[in-house]
Amino acid sequence: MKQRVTMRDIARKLGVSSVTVSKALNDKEGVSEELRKKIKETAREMGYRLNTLAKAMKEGYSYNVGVVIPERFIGDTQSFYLRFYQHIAKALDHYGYCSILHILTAEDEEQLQLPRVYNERKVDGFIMLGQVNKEYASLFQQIELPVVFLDFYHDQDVDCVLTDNFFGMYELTNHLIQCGHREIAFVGNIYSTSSIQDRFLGYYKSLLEHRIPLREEYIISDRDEKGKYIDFVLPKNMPTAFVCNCDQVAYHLVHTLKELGYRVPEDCSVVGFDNDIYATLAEPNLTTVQVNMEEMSDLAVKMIIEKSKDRNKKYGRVLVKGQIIYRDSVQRIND
Amino acid sequence: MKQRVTMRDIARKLGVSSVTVSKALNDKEGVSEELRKKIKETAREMGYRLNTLAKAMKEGYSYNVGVVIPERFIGDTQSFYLRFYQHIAKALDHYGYCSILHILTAEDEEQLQLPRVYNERKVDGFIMLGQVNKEYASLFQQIELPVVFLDFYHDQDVDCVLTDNFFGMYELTNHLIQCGHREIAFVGNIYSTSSIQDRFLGYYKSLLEHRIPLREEYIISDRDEKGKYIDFVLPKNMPTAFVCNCDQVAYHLVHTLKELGYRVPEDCSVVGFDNDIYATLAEPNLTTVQVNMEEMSDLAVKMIIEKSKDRNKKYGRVLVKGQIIYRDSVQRIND
DNA sequence: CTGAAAGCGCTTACAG
DNA sequence: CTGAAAGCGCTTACAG
Repeated sequence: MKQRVTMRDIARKLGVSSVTVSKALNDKEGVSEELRKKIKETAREMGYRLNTLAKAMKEGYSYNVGVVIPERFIGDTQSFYLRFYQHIAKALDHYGYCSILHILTAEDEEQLQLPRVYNERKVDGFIMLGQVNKEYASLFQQIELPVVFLDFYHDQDVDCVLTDNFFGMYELTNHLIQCGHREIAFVGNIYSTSSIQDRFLGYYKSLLEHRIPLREEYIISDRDEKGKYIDFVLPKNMPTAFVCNCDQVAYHLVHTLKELGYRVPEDCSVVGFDNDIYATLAEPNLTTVQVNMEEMSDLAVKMIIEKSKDRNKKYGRVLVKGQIIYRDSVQRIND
Repeated sequence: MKQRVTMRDIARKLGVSSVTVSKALNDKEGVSEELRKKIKETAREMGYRLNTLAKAMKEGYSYNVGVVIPERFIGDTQSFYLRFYQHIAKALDHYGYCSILHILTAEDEEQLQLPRVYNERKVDGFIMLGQVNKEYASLFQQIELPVVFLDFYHDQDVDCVLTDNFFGMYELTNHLIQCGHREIAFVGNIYSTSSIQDRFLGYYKSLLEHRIPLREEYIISDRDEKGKYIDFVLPKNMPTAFVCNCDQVAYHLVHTLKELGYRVPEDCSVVGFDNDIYATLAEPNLTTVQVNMEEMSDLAVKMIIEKSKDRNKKYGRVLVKGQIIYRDSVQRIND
């Protein structure tokens, strides 16, 4: 196999011009079917591979998309965003694009340092996965490359794809109420992230609709302002069900409850959110809400590709519904 | 900010040639310091970004490396290779390269389908992360792009970076023996993967050195030929310690032992390998061997970059030592 | 249906 | 120290 076969090599071998070869290989009109077939065959025989670089330079597109994930989301226990990335990579591949992952260090975020792929024009746009600070998010909106935020938004004018946290938690709480629960606590620091806030509001809406008062002692914090997990302070009057802002917290809560002598779900029901590894590590396995990563990834990819071709495309906030996964952590307590 | 600033734009503005701009920006000789400074300043002011595509086409390098991970290694519970990928991406970044992740589907592997980045010449070489079937591995060795296998090898002639499974398990078993254990079982299907095999042989070497006979009933399988986990068949004479081929299996073993009424580590010590999430999910937390991902990633990256510049570079099998992490799953039983 | 010309933005020789 | 010329491999627009 020769080192580098170019269109010109094929052209010379067949006694045609490289323009014709280009047309034939790209299925453009202006070549007879017979010649096209012969060219394609010869290309295969000679082991020809398109040089995307040359094509990209001519067209001004790299057919690469940068995916930025803040480093802190890729801890030892947090594979959530990496799994998300996997779906993004697949979706990009499906549209003929490649993904270039950029792991954003806390330092670069603080110093408003843009990824090298930006400075080197290696990508046509960015997907920002997960929450970054406001200044960094704003910086990305100012550059001349389009950006789509995935699983995070910070401002009205941003194009983003989000889990419908609000609606998911609303439906999950409805489910508990249908099972007879009326004393339902929410577990999560509602000042911490916007997704916890939205989930809390969905829980609250469900209470409102069912005329169940919101009780302050039923809002149980799980982490401090810096996101560090803290010990739960359980209410004096125990609820019959706990709605946790995520599976990891639900997992820890189940542990804590068991240590205090409560049985789950017989004494307390517990539900989570995300359907990550903690949902099935917990015993009993958790009823939870599964984020629809495939659909979210596919949407974000479609959006960024469209935006890279037409800078004026606007999408706004796009919400994708999750799905309740029913497992064994909820007890039916109505008669 | 103008859409696209080129070297020529800078040149025109300063009344010099684009060759001079290129030299100045690339810190090549042939420009006066004064002019170089002025050019760099103007470039910054005009918001110039290098078009890597053009540079790459000229030089014949893309400064991208493809990282291939078989899909089956990225399950819901297996974030190991994605964490590995993170380190690879960081190491590549450090050397001025970008990584393009390719998730290899079972189908593509079966049909010997090469990643699109290969056909599009988007990468200078590949890092293959994790085990693929022999045919696929051979295919990769035949293409004209270099490849480095990471955490897997299949043949003498391959350049690869491996955890020293053998030596790690040897040291870990030595540690158990130093703690007084002499009845030590190995848990893992020793016909399943080469890394389990090597770990087993390290365990065996430690037994040999200490004149402890290898007992057949102390080799406990954990999975069938297809890699599916099976129930453990525990020996009639219980050992005092179990050496598990990985943390996940150790985690399950601890569960099984507890259900049977054994206390860990009081009645049986258990050790794992990998130091993944299961090591700290297990109670007690597992003594295990930590794979040195940083060093392995850095080595693999250095190797693939060198190989992309010099096709004749050969490295062979490079082994990287792991490190024992001491936790609470081993009981000292000597007097 | 086919191809000569020009250009994408850069770099590498080479000449002044 | 500075720059005109050529070329990397492709595609687009135009002419025949």
